[in-house]
Amino acid sequence: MHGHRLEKREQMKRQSPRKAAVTIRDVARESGFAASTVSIVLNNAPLARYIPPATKARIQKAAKGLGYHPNIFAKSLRSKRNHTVGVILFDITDPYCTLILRGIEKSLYQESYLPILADAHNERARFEKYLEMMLERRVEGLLVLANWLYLDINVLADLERGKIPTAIIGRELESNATSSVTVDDEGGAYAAVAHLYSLGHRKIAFIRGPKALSSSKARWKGVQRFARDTRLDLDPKLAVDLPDQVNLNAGVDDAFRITEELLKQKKSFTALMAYDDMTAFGALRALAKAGIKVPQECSIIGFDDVNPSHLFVPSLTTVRQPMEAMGASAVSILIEAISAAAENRSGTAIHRKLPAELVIRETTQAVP
Amino acid sequence: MHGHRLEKREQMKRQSPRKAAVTIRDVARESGFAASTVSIVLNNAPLARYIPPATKARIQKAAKGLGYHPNIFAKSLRSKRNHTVGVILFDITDPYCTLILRGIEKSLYQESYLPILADAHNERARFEKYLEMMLERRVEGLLVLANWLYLDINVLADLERGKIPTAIIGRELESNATSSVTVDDEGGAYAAVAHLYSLGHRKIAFIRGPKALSSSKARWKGVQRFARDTRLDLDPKLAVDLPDQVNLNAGVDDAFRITEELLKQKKSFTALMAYDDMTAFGALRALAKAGIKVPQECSIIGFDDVNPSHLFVPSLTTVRQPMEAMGASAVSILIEAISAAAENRSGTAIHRKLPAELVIRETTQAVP
DNA sequence: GAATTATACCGAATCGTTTCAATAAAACAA
DNA sequence: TTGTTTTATTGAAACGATTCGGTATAATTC
Repeated sequence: MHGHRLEKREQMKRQSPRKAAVTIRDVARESGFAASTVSIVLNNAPLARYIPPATKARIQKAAKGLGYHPNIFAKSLRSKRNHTVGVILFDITDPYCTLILRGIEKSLYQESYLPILADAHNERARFEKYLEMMLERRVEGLLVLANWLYLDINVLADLERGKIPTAIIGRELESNATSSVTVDDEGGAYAAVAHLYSLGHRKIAFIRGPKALSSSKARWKGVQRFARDTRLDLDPKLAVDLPDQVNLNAGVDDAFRITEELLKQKKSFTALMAYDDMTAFGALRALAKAGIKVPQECSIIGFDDVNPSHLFVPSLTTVRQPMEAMGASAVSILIEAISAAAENRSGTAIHRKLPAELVIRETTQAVP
Repeated sequence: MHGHRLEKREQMKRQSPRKAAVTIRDVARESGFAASTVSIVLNNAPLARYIPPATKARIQKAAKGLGYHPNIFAKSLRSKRNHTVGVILFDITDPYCTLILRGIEKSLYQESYLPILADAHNERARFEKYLEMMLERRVEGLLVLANWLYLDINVLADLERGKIPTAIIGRELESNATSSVTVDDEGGAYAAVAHLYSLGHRKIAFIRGPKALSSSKARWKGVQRFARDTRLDLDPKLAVDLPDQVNLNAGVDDAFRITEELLKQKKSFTALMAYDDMTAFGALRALAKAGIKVPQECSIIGFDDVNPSHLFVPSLTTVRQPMEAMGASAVSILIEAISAAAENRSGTAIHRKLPAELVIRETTQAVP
């Protein structure tokens, strides 16, 4: 007779003959209890403490038997929660993002959250559209990976408009209202020059990052601080800025060009400190083309320790950003903010600055 | 007086003083029409053809004025659609994934779909958990990026259990029921050896992929076919397999070790064809350590053209997989399958095999 | 001028949950 | 015994949209 009833039902909703999803009421009928009871048991709600084990068991068996999966839309509609966070990044092609993403994913997984991914392609319009989409989907929180972010102050405004828990990775916003996780750029750069200095290098060339990037300033500040501390002479002719631009690979090409010019002007240097690993790759290529041996004739140090850096021959000495940890840290901040918001406590913004770590590999060597 | 009413309302729902989301009923009240009318207008439903422009305008103005965003949960609850697809990959750390992800994202964006990202870390349990989570969220479709996928036949079963539109990238399932997008591994490998051959190389070493990977077989088949076609002699002593393993970077290390052994056994070769770019990187390092100049003394060719390959010095000659195109292709298949499912047509599985492209760079050179 | 049709809008039901107030029986206290 | 508390379960009201069947006008046709 079961088959019979099913048939009838099938007939009634002729318009959609797809497998009719099993609802909580099906479980209720099957187990002989009311839908509300089923809900209470299955969610282990407070009221469940009054429900005797026997009942619980029967309901659970029925649910499993029917292959019941609660409809998440209905669930979210009531509870206003969906265990989803939005992750907006600015260029997934950037290897820097990858490891952070890994860190984010790992932590999110532990909390049973799932990320919705959006790649802004470094375009303001795309960012806004995605932000809009995320808000419409009512993600519970937002993670923004803003390393190569040229779009400036207004993005901030956009972000805060949402009034949704948010953490930014790789940059600190001017208004401190939004939590952030950054790396200690200044300290990292300080350690990098210090390393070169300790190897005997005194004539050091610098390829600084684009002016528009806050990390450029911070890293240069680290260099200057070291110079002051040790009376190292910084030759302004040997310090060049990468142009502001949006394309990642263009950065490598720019570094290549800049290094060639640096070589051409006959200002000699025994070491080169690049803004980041990508920049270092470009420089490496220029030096190779000029027939200058790394590290024998010129040392090179990068920043970030992106994935390919250790693969290079010679492998790149660099300053590592703890990217997985940064991702994890951002998630922990976000989850905390989310539960604060859920309980109507208003958590204050948190700003974490993680230490960078010098990774000595093959591209740096003592000056002969 | 507006402020007054707001105040009162705020008071009533004291329990949640957060910004009360504006609902369709608010728009209805504000515009003076019924909620149903508002819905019809805002969605431009069929019935909207009877609604005079003046009314439409008033409703739209009210909606905009209040900053109305439809609640997506309520919407999905009725329509059973949520414009979300799940993307499961097996190691986001793999640069191979990155570009495919970019391709996926681009296409999805155009269709106003958003991806939920899951990284299985090459673990079966994680994959299953994520699959479960995706199904519970009722994603409309599933994209599986299965390049480095060791988990075999059973995953297939899992996937088909879901009865949800699915496309697999990077591997074809034995049962043809699930759509797939792959690259022409055999043709690519053929082109790669052909390139080496045309440069005069006759003693070629091969580092083949792990036996468990289907692409390993296909690529080797391409090599064999070329060998038959041209009577090139393949020395079995010069063909080694990478061990089956799960860790990506371990692959590089294995390649390094294997290359060293290859060199040690004094079987001379003038070119080396690596299973993929990562393998080539490992080999490159081994050759450098042995003091063998690339490409002057030994040519190297990889496969994939992952992101760092063109950055290397010397830059890597390789066979490019059209990764963005593969992502895009998978999305188009998936979207089609989704709308087929929505209209209850049963689309058949599609299998696309995209051509690989030889990219000649600096690591290959004519034999002296 | 009556009958028909097109136009403009609305009320109520529905999607599948959760939650809260209500109830009834059982256990306990006086 | 009566009254109170605890235990066990439920019906109904949300949550915020969509949609279908209706109704009330206005315009058209005969």
